[in-house]
Amino acid sequence: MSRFLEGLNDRQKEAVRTINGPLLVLAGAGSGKTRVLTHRIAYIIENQNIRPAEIMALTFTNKAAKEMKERLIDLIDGPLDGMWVSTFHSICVKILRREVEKLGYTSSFVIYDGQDQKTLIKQCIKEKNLDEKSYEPNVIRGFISNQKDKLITPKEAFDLNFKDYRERTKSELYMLYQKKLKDNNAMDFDDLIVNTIKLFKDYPLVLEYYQERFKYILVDEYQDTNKAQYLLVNLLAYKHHNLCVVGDDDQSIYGWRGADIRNILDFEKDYIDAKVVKLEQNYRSTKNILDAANKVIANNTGRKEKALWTAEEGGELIKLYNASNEHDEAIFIVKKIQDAIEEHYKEYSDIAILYRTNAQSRVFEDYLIKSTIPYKIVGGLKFYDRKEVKDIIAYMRILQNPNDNISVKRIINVPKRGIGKTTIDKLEQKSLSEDISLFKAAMGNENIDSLNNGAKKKVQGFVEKIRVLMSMKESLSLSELFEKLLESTQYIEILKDENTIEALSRIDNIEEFKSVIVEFEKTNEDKSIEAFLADVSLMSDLDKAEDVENSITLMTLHSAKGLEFPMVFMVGMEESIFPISRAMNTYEELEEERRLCYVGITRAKEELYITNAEARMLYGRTSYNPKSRFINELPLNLTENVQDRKINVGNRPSKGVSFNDFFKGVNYKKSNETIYKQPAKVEEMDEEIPAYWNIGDKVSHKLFGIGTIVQLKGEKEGLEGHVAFESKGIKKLMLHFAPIKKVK
DNA sequence: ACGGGCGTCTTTTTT
DNA sequence: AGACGCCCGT
Repeated sequence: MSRFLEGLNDRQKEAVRTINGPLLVLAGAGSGKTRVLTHRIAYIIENQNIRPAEIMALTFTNKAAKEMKERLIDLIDGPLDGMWVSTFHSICVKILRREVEKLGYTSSFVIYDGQDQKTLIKQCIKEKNLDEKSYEPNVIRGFISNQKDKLITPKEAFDLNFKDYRERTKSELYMLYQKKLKDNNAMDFDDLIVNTIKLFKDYPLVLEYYQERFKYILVDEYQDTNKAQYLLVNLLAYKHHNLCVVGDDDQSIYGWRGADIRNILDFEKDYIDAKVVKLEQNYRSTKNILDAANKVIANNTGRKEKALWTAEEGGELIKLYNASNEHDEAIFIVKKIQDAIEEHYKEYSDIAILYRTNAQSRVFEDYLIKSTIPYKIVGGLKFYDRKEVKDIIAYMRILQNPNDNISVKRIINVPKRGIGKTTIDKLEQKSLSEDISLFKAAMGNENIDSLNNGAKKKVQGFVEKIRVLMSMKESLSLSELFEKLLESTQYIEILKDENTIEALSRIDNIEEFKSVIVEFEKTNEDKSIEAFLADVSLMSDLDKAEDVENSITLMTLHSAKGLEFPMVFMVGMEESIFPISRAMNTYEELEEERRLCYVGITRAKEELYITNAEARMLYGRTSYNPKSRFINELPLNLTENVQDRKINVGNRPSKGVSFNDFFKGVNYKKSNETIYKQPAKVEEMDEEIPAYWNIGDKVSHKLFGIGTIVQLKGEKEGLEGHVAFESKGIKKLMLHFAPIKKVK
């Protein structure tokens, strides 16, 4: 027997051994899906005399790809030798980089993320003299993305919607948006897939090359494919028909992104000779947890028949906690985490808090910090979404692709160099009327009569800066170029002068970005700026979050798919939050919410807590929502209420107020409010040097003017003051370093 | 005419 | 937390 079949159950063996022809593996949660995929690949190489370079495995996240790669290297005990194991999007980028000239782009094209798309869409709306109120950019973006997911071109959309004025206008926006993308030599995420398909359709020889090369294709999370991805896979597999798709219809949670559950439900219709293998033994959760999950998902219709079972017995009951408000909820959970660590010998890394929306993480963060529980947050405000990081990336993009108007506009006055809105407007007009890029318009600023001399000079300065950097691009390494860029823009110096906590953390982030670059240079063959930018664009925080060891994890239910934790908290289980209000109207959407709930429950291996809050402050308003219907769908005999430690916090949740009272019985470190005697030496302050700082002191700041200290934290050099300035609002300052002096 | 500041809104989920 | 529109001071 092949060693790659060892330790597998019969169903798993069958899936691994079925090599030729189409195969659908219906893999329930925790049924060893990744194991089957990797063993199957190893088995193919061993038994079919197939080179690794003839195999392609597609995933949805970089994390999944990375994990698969690592396990494969372990398994076959050697390098992957040209095997393609990556996400749909990165595979498309790889193909497009080679062939994209055929489609009228250059290989230095950039990838626009959601924010960039929104900016571009706003430009389109403006240009067509439409109102952002009636054509909301987010809605338009959704519309365009939907069209692309369904492979509908702007022209087709226009013809299709010809009769309806509004829909037609949306299609016109789509058309203009697409033209602008091309002018900017840019693609959005959807374009990566759509254009690869277009390439294959228009250039059959290119398609044939890839069809011939990849004799075996595997797709993970097949239930999440949309029409475009479905077609891409089918084009690639058309010649050899050795297509193996793995998925679970019960875990399809990306319908809003165009994922079509029918792709998995209809696989047997698409491939009449398809073999179907069901993996139904769960190796992850206790019986109680699994039974509860099965019970909840049974409320959905139109599922593939499936009965997940486990050899495990019993386990702990699912614990329900009904909190007064979101603070009570967070405090309860902090307490439970501390208990688990102290009594049950659980590690922090065994624990996850899962919520429906990113906005819910805030409260937990506050209490986790106060309790000194180490945590990491996946998603939310992503590292790559930070303003300073985006600014630097924008600079790099311009050096690679000066046609990228979105990036030029972003940083033409960052850091501030006196190029204001009016000047930018004039440059934009010029670029529009002459059909040239914004940067080109800036280069020709001399010819714009309406610009005054001062403005011209400033624009000239900006252009020169970029040109000098561009000229260095070829001779410098990525990290050297990065240094030059910071030096030339003085980005860090300007932040340093601010001397606020925010500014310091921005500098930290830029340093962190530097290490991303260095790491990239270390691990990648292709060290070009193109390769780096593509990498960064396709990277999500989920992929980066790994390295923080021994901390609990906070993330959305969506991000949690594919992961498992011994102890899971599902929080905010209230109607309107989960299921989310916008999904409560249609049957389909509600079922998707239920699948999301199923995903959440099945993340738990041993212990599962489910909490809801009677009152919750959200978007500035307190709302009182009943318990989520999903709680009521849990079988009573598998749950228990744990109200024992309930702390009454009243119904006016407000952060920080009588915090200590709420926290009785909870083990947390008091925040340090000691007043610190400041060392005598303070540079550039020849006047009165204060011996210490107190709350209520008035200070004068070089940039921000007069302010009052309202809060103090930390000590010694780290003494941090929150200072309310008359016109600038509250700033966090490092009192030891900030350019301030005490006033009376 | 120009630039800067303040108040408002965002957001459900992600490559 | 950030982006943007509107308003005000120079």
